[in-house]
Amino acid sequence: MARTSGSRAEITGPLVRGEARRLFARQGYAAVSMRQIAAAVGVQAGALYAYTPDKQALLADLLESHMQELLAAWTDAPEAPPLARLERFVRFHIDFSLDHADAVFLSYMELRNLTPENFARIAALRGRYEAVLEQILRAGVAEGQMRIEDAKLTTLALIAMLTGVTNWYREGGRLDRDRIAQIYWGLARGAVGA
Amino acid sequence: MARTSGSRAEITGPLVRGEARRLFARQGYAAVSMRQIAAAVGVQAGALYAYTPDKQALLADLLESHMQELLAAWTDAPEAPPLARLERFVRFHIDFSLDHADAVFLSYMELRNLTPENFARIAALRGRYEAVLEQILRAGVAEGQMRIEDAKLTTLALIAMLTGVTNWYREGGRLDRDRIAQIYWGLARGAVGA
DNA sequence: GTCTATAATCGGATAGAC
DNA sequence: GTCTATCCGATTATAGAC
Repeated sequence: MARTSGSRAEITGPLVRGEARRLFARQGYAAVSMRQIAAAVGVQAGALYAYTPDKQALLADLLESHMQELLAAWTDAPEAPPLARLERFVRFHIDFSLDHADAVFLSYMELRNLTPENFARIAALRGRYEAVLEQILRAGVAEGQMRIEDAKLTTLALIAMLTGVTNWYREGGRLDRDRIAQIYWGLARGAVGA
Repeated sequence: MARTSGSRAEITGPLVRGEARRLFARQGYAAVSMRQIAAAVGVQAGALYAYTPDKQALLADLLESHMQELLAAWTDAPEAPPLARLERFVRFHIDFSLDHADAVFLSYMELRNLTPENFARIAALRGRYEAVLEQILRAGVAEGQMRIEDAKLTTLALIAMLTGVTNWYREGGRLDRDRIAQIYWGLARGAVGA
C-alpha cells in the first residue's frame, strides 16, 4: 500500500478506476474525496490528476464504460423463440448485475451528479439496453407467445425487478445464483402472460 | 424568502424537513450543505441547529418518519381474498410512492449514509413493510389462488418492480396513474401465477 | 428562534521538483 | 508518473448578541 515514488501507470490506472468505483458505490460520489481515493490506491492525491482531468470525469467514465460493457456483453439470438430469448435475457441481466454490483449501484444512484452532457450520453446508452428487452417483448407478442398490455412499461418494470437482486443478494446466502435466476425467470414468464 | 429575524418555529420546522428532503433527494445527502438548506428555507445556517442536533439526525429523521408514515398509511383487509388484497397493495404502493417520490428515493439511496444504529432502526421498519406483502402472498398460496416458488424473493421482486415507477413517472406523461397501476397489477397478477 | 461571526477542518485542484 | 507543498474556497458546528 504505502509507496514512495516511481512510475507504474499500467497498474495505477485501473486501480484508480477500481477504487473510485468501490468507494463511490459505498459512500456516494459527493461523500468521497480525491484524497480518499488516492489513499486507497496508494498514491498522493495529486497523482490522480494524471489519470483524470477532474472528479466529475472520473465518475462519468465509470458510468459510461459500465454501460458500454453491458451492451457489449449481451449477444442476442434474434432467430430464437421470444420466450427463450427472454429467459436468456433474465439470466444475463441477473448475472451481469451481480458481477458488477458496484457499477450497477452507481449507475442508479449517481446519474444526478453528472453534468447534463454526461447525463445525456449515458442515458442514451441505457435507452439502447432497454430497447433490447422491449424488442424481445414485442416479438413475443407478435408471435403470440406473450400477452402484454404495454411493452415499454413492462420493459421498465422487468428491469427494475431484476436489478433489485443487487439490493439484497449476498454470496453464500440462502439461495445460489442459479436458483435465484430460476425463480426470477418464473416471475418474468408469468408477468408477460406466458 | 429573504427575512431578517423573528421566531416562527411552527412554520420553520416543517419547512426545514421539507427542503432538506427535496434537496437530499435531488443532489444526494453528502452533496447538500447546511447553508444550502438554510437558504432554501430562508434562514441562516446556524438557525437550523434549533431543529436538528446535526445533519445526520436530519437525514435519519426523514427516513424514519417516511417509513412510519408508510406503515401507518397501509390498512389491510385480512378477511378479503388474497388476490383482492394483492391488488389493493399494488395500487397503494404505487400511489404512495408517487405521492412521496423524494422520500422513497432517499430511502433507497441514502441508507448507506446512516450510522449503524440509525440504519438498523430503519431497516427494521422496512422489514415490517415487506412482511405485509409476504403475508398476502403466503395467504394466496395457502388458498390456492397463487402459485409462487419463493414468497420472500417474490416479495422483494414485486416491491422493486413497483417502486421502479418513481424512476420514470412524470406528471402529465403518456399514461395516467390509474392506467399505470392497472398495467402493474396485470404484471403482478401474472408473476404470482394468478 | 434567529442572527452574525468565527473556529477548525476539509474539499478540489495546481505548481514545481525529481 | 509521482511527490510535496500550497492556494483558496467551502464545510459543519458553535458562541454570543438580540
